[in-house]
Amino acid sequence: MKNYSNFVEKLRSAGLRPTKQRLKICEVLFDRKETFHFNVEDLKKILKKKLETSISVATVYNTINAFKSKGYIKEISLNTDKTYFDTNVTSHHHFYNVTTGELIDFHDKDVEEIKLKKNLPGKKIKSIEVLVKIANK
Amino acid sequence: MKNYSNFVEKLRSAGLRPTKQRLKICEVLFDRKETFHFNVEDLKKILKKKLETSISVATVYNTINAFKSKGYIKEISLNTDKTYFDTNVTSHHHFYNVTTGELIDFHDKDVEEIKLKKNLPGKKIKSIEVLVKIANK
DNA sequence: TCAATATATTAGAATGATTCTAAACTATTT
DNA sequence: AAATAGTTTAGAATCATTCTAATATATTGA
Repeated sequence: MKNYSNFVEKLRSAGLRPTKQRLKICEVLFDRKETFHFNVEDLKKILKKKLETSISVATVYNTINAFKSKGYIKEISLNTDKTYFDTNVTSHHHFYNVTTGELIDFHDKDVEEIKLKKNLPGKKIKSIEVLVKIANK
Repeated sequence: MKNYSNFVEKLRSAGLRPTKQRLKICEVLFDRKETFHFNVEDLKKILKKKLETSISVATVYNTINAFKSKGYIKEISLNTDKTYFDTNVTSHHHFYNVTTGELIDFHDKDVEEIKLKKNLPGKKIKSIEVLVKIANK
């Protein structure tokens, strides 16, 4: 039964009950070597292929939102019609290929440190993210 | 009649006919000292206040899209339900206050140059934008 | 200036992503 | 195993945005 027990553990530790649906979604999102970028439509398609029975739209959204608020995934700030998520929750940056819609991670180590010369009194910085838009030549 | 003639000029040079609606929207967007951040809902509200007759939703969207494709405004990459635009079309960055939803510009000169150590062969860089999420202390 | 043509505006319908609802179900606790 | 708390579901509702096709306005060129 795969590494379901890891996922059970993971869900429990975040106060989420390990249900069939959540475990299935965990498997799609986290049982991979590479970071996974997706939107809800992608995810629904993959789940449909993997499963006999399908998971309702509402559940997919509920689950994704739960995972997001527990910090298992994060939303990517991109201006597209659909919301994109990333299974890489560490502080990192993106290349967005405007020609193909492809999204590629890059990490703090791939950029020289970003030093702000402007600072805002009374505020605290939550995150600094760089979006590099690229196009095919 | 204000600086309508500037706007007429501006529209014409981009191949857009200077119509009543477009001029009115120009006035709201560009007749100001500071950069203006807005979404379509904001814009509709402002127009409603300023005008006797109101402009239809479709026209507001058409106009905004025309302005965007002519480079008069640009879309901001933020993950919110609505699409945000900025009258500052130069390359610049944003602070987004997650507590208040407020958006603040900052410029290239307010950050030390962003040097990418990773490069992608066969691609060209269209833009590099930094989004700094902040919160009230 | 006037008719012909090209482009814009409009109200309302259509679309599509996301959230809500309330009923049925499943997991946990006692 | 009964009671309670949390989940899932189908389908309805919502809300931003786009489409449609009819009407109106702007531009062109005789």
